[in-house]
Amino acid sequence: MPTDTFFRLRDEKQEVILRAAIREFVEKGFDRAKVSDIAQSAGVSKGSIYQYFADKEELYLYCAQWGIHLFMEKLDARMPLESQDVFSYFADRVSKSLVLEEERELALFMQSMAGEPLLMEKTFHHMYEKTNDYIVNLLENTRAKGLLRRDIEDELLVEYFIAVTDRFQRRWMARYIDFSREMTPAETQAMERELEQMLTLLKNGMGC
Amino acid sequence: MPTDTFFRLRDEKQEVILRAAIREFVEKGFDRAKVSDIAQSAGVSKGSIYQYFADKEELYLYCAQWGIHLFMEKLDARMPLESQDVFSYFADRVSKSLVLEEERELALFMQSMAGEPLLMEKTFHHMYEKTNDYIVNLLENTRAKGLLRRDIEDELLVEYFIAVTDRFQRRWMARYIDFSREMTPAETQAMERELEQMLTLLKNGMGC
Amino acid sequence: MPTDTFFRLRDEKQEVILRAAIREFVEKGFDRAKVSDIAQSAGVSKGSIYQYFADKEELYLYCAQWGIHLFMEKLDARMPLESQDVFSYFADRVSKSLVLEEERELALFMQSMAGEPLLMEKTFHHMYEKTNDYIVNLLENTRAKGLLRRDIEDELLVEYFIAVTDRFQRRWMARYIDFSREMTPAETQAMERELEQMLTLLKNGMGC
Amino acid sequence: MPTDTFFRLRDEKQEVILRAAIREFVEKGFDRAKVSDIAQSAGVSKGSIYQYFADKEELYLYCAQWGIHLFMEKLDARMPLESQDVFSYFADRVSKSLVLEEERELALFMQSMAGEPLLMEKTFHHMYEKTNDYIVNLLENTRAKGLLRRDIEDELLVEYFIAVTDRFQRRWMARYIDFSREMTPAETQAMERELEQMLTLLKNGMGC
DNA sequence: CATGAATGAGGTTTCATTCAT
DNA sequence: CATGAATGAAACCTCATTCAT
Repeated sequence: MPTDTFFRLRDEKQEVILRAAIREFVEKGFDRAKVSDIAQSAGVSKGSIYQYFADKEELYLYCAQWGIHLFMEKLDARMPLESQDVFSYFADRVSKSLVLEEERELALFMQSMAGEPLLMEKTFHHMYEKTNDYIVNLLENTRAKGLLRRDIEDELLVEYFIAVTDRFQRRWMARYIDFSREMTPAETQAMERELEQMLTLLKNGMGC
Repeated sequence: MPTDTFFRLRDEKQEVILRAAIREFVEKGFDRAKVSDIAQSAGVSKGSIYQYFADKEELYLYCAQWGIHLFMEKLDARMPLESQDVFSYFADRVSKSLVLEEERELALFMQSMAGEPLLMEKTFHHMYEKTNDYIVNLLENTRAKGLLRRDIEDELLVEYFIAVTDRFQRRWMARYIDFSREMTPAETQAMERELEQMLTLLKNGMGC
Repeated sequence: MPTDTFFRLRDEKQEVILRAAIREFVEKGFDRAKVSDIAQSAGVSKGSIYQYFADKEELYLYCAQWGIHLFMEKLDARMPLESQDVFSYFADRVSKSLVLEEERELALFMQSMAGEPLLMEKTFHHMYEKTNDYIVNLLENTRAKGLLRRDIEDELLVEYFIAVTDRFQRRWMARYIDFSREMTPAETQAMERELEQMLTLLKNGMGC
Repeated sequence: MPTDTFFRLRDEKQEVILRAAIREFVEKGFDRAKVSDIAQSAGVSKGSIYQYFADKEELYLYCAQWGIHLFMEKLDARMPLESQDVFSYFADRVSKSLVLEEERELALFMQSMAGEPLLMEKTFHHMYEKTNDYIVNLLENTRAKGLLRRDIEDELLVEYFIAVTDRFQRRWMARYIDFSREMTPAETQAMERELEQMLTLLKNGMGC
């Protein structure tokens, strides 16, 4: 947990620092990320970072927690959970909305967390709780609409769903990491065609 | 590429060194892996490692290349490609045979490679070429048996297949990272039940 | 170029560090000089040196630049250039004043630079520019006084002058490298006799 | 001193090894010269070098001794000492004959020795003895011809002479280190003009 | 509170030298 | 004798963390 000092900062300043850290962690990974670079790119001194966080690990962990929270919040704001089923969710979120737009960096960070096995254990709790709840809710909505097969355990359906959507997301994000550019219309079209096919695979597999 | 000196070593010694390196890389990741620990656990001196490899990165890269090669070789030996379709392959490989038995460490290494974005670029070529070829062959076999739908592009089917099988593999391997024990019969049974369900999902999705 | 951090240090501290480095470089040469010894003898930590300079080479190069600058400054302060001709310059500088007194170490460093062929290229520019300008000025003064032959190109006269004065300087400095003691009156006398003879040789060669 | 084993080698092999070492020492200096590179470029194993010489330093020292001996021998062969005076010697040797032709590498090595202060002490003896004897002889010849002033001590005349000839040699060799090419006629002409002027300066200084 | 200079543990890498074959 | 694999001491350099101002 950050120190009280950190929480007394103006919210925007907190955010500047956290985003600077996230950017660095995404680019270099935990070990190669330098506290001094984070400080510099956030426009504060290295010493200040250590007034806010006990060490680099705590900074990382809080970025994770904050990032997950923010991400889910944005998700909710955009598509109220109650009305969604897993398929419309996939169609909406993974592809079009968040991923390729303003929160691309956040999304990359959340993915990169899987690549830090030593920290995984400590971030897993937050991550898992938040996202699983979300997806479990989605499944319930879906089932309520009568769109979901009943002979397979929910836990497995979640695994299966995440596997496919994650892969899809990763696949498309990988192409736009470097470029801060937006997709061309042609690319958007290509993505949408793939998305539809993936949905078909998901539905025919999971649906009844 | 390793030096000539390395290739002149007895094959067993080469293997001891590479496996020691792989174990270290799996456990700690590239950055935290210590050359001195690798040397010690391989029973050679730190200096020797540097007679074989220009630096830690070259060692990692060669481990990747060697590991992929060996892994595919073992796969081939165990299940002749020609007779396999994607579903029987999944049933065989991912679950029962290699992964959870003698080459667990190798499999973990290959998965961990995805977590080293800075080295990915350099390992990707080998990895991709080898594994994709393999899976493309599997798809052809599967299609020849009339088990595969025709309205979806092969590239996507590969993605989809890898996504699901990978996730499954990871899920089960994660529980046995420490290698210290074998699965109990009860666990084996649980895994086999899950496997069946995953296969159902895959088939109903991809099959026709 | 050193970092900003270095330039923000008190001037005396900067000087302590540079002189410690110069002493080490003179004693051991670039390759054998140890950064840790420099740090210790400057009374700072090894890590600090690396906050000031990117690496040992940058430290060396800045020592060179700083040393040349300081040396020429002292020279100017002591004997205003305008009034000097090459012969009085030799009599003053090389022998009596700077060389064998407080800036002996600096002078040795400048000479030792010629023994680092790999770094020469990078120090040469500064060195050459500063010293050649100086000597060219001296020649002009000398010529204005009607003391210089006109049938030989200036460039060659400079070479010739430097060759002889350098050799003389080296010859006498070599005997006092260890700095531990001053010259005895007898030695001073011997040196002055030699100096006079050298001047005779120089004058007969260059003069008219 | 090399081991007996070394002296039992065929003379050509001895020479190959020594020249390989000399080339390496000239290029990189003592500290950066690698025994393994010397061995490789001589076409023998690293181990063999250590059968011939106790360590790198002994190798260097013997190169020095051998080089000086060979150099003087070639000098003698070319211009019998008895007939030479310092001026004709300068005209012949420094400029035209040895320096810029087959023994350029040897000459460079001898010059580079001055840049290794730690080894100087140990090579100085050989070097000094050989070359000084030579020059003292030259001076005597010169004086016998009535070409040399008598009011200056011989020791100083030697210093003076070496200073000028050395500088001249260095100046011209520096331009041809990299290129194994010969001088163009235009360059030869330029050099000869300079040589003449240097001789004038020398003669006016030393001559009577 | 903010700053940034100072620190030093810890890791990588080099290469002269040894020695078994 | 020749070879080249093995060794490890020694040096460079990095950067998280501390702390005086």
